[in-house]
Amino acid sequence: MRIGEVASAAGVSTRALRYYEQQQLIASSRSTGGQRLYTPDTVERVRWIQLLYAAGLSSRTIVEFLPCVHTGIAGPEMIARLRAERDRLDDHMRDLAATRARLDSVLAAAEFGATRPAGEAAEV
Amino acid sequence: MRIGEVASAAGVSTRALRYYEQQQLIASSRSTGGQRLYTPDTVERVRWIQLLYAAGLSSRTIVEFLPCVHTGIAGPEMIARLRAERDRLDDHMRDLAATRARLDSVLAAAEFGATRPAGEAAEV
DNA sequence: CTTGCCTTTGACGTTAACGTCAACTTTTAC
DNA sequence: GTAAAAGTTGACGTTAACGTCAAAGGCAAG
Repeated sequence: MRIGEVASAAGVSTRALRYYEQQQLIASSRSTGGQRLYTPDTVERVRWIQLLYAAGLSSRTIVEFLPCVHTGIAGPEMIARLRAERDRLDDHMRDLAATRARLDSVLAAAEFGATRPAGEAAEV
Repeated sequence: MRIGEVASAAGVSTRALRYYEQQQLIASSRSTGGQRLYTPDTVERVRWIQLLYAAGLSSRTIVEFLPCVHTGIAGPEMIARLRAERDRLDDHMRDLAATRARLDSVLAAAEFGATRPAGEAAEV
């Protein structure tokens, strides 16, 4: 596959793919003319990359994780890193849930205020 | 309160507080000598700011939300914005949960491999 | 062969939320 | 009254993940 195909299949820009290659996140062979050629599974790989980015991992961390993500093989040290990131994710999700709850209560108050005809029972 | 007190109370740097003021997120009066003076509720406000930042909101958005967060008053348009952000948060949390699950299954596979004494039942 | 689209490398631009001096002035503590 | 600690403005630095030209070469179709 050429770069444009992979890009549209994975939903990213060609610029992003070149950037990923530079960060060692993906690899490519070259055509005789020098154009990048990818194997089809690159698309899946790129999707993983997007997921991990969205989860707040840096490209440096993703580079560490990707091999083990595909092979399912990891040394004890890598397992610890994986656990750490998973736990960080858990913490983050808890924080988000709390924030969401507070935002929701603000919303409830605002909606309640909005249902009052502007000044009903507003003062004593 | 002076800037240092607020900073340590809220767990941010003084630089951050000056930045927030520049972004209109917080306000301050000045001492005769020109030093910033804050009311105690600024601490709470800064905590809110941190929460919303962590939730992925930009300072521009936070500036819109903060008044209504404190007063509980919002026009219909603001209520729509609040709902939109809450929903975005929900979506994001779902994505994170999915990613966490996939990461966890990778971990499970890796841990399983690690419990095998290196080559037991690995090949047929 | 040539038109038109795709790709390549190189390099500068962008954005957000601060970090980090530097050179001073204010406050505080003794 | 005098250090030391804390604060002030101004301005440049940082980082990540790309965006956006620019100039030039590759590639399938007719």
